[in-house]
Amino acid sequence: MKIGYPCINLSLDCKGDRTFRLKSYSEERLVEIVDNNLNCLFEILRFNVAHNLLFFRITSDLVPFASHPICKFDWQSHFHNKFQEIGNYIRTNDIRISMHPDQFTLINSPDKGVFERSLQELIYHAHVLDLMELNTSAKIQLHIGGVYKDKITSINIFVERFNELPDLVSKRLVIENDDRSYTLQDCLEVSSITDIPILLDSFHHEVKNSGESQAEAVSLASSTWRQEDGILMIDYSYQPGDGRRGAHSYTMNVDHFTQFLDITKSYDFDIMLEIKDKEKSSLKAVEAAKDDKRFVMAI
DNA sequence: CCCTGTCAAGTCACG
DNA sequence: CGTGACTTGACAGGG
Repeated sequence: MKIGYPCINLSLDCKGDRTFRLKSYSEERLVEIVDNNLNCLFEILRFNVAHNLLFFRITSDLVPFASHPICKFDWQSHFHNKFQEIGNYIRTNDIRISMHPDQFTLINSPDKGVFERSLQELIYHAHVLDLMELNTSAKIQLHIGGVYKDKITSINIFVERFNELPDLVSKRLVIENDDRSYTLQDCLEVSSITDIPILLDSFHHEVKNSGESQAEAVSLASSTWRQEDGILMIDYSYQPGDGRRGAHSYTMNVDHFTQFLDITKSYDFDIMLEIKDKEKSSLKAVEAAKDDKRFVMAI
């Protein structure tokens, strides 16, 4: 079990998700920003290793406009050495990596144009992980997508489109249950046809489920991960009673987290804290988990 | 320098 | 049919 947080670190004076406006696009600008973002990513990873945080989600903003037609620049070659250096560090320290394309990435849209743009976006994500020479335990997590008024058809389209994906994408893709449309059961149905592993979002599962307990959900999702996929990934967050539905909590409820670890103690997984204060809560989680026999410390 | 409207992309709920 | 939420900050242009 490794513990982590997504995309940004609030303690460091360094932002790895800087971007700029499409209107001000230029190659010089792109190079400047990507250079900054890669340096900062490396700095965050070093911070994480120093704090026993060995699970991290790399921001989709690492290379702004990478999948946009405006981008003709060969950033893969230009930053090859830097990606190698970071990849080396990740492999040496055995850091688990995920990426999560944003809500515009939908492979089951009836609109072929939406699918085509999403495909380009997924290829960009796969290139980032490939450039770092990470194995297929580094994952790209995606929701099944829209319902478009007909869930069965939409699931079928997802499966068809998945089967069309190039290998560099499909070998890394995992699906995640969401809190409005596609539950764990829906994901299991898709997984049974496609063998896609299921990333469990424990909070979404709490909001929308088919009666499975958290422990049962962990067990079901866990069984969809093959040897080459690594162990189950979990996105964890906790909603205090008064917050708006679906909103992530601001800070860690250590009791709730400890309880979650306890009820899932017969399963191993890597767990990402989707909590607004990011690494601060992750450090509390590490503190709470350090005596757990599943917990993996930095070398 | 400071203020603030706006930002690549999609879907869905709501009025 | 149009707008805001999702997530949120910060870019960038105007004063």
